[in-house]
Amino acid sequence: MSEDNSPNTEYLDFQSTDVVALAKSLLGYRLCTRIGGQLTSGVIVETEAYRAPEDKASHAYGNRRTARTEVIFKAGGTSYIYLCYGIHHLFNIVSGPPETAHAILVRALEPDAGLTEMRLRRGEKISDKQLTNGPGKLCQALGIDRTLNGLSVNKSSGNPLWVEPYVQVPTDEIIKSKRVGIDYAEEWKEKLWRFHIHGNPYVSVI
DNA sequence: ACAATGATTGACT
DNA sequence: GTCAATCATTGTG
Repeated sequence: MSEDNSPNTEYLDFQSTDVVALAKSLLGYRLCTRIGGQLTSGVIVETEAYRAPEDKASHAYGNRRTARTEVIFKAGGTSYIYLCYGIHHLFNIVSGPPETAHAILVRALEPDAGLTEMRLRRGEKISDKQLTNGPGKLCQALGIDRTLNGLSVNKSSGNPLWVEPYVQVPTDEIIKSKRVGIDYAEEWKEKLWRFHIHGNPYVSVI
């Protein structure tokens, strides 16, 4: 993060029903894991909002309940982690009150702590930028997989994965754009529900 | 039981 | 720019 950003101490209310505003607010928060005693963390620089039941891009479109989507209906602040393309884990934070199937996909981080551990997981020769500049990459770097699905991301829960306030991102540095990789979502693919920090080198795609 | 597919990535032309 | 990897999940029979 740029050094002129001021600290942030405000915990987000993931029970809020405005998942789009939450996705925007989540920029500048820090995502952390402690696995095998090793702390790894990164600052969230890119997010997307998914708002079932009406959002055709959401796995829970039409309030579809399956074994996979069930955690999306849990209370805001629960982790939703799934496997994409048979290879990559993707990390989301469930939002809204119970039975409201909203979620925020975390798409990119700026590496913060545990870069050495991240390289053990991602590869020794991976550059800082390539460590966490994508939703699958950041999960690999932080050791996030399905064993962490359905957990509270509140720091006080004591879970091995959590989100905490870190820096404030000025509103005028936040870019909104169309979500990535949802060509099947018809009119919903036009929604400007992706948010990233302007000029941040760790964003997945510009 | 089976076939299609995906909120991606890395390798390659 | 193109394309294959690789498998849990899903819908269908």
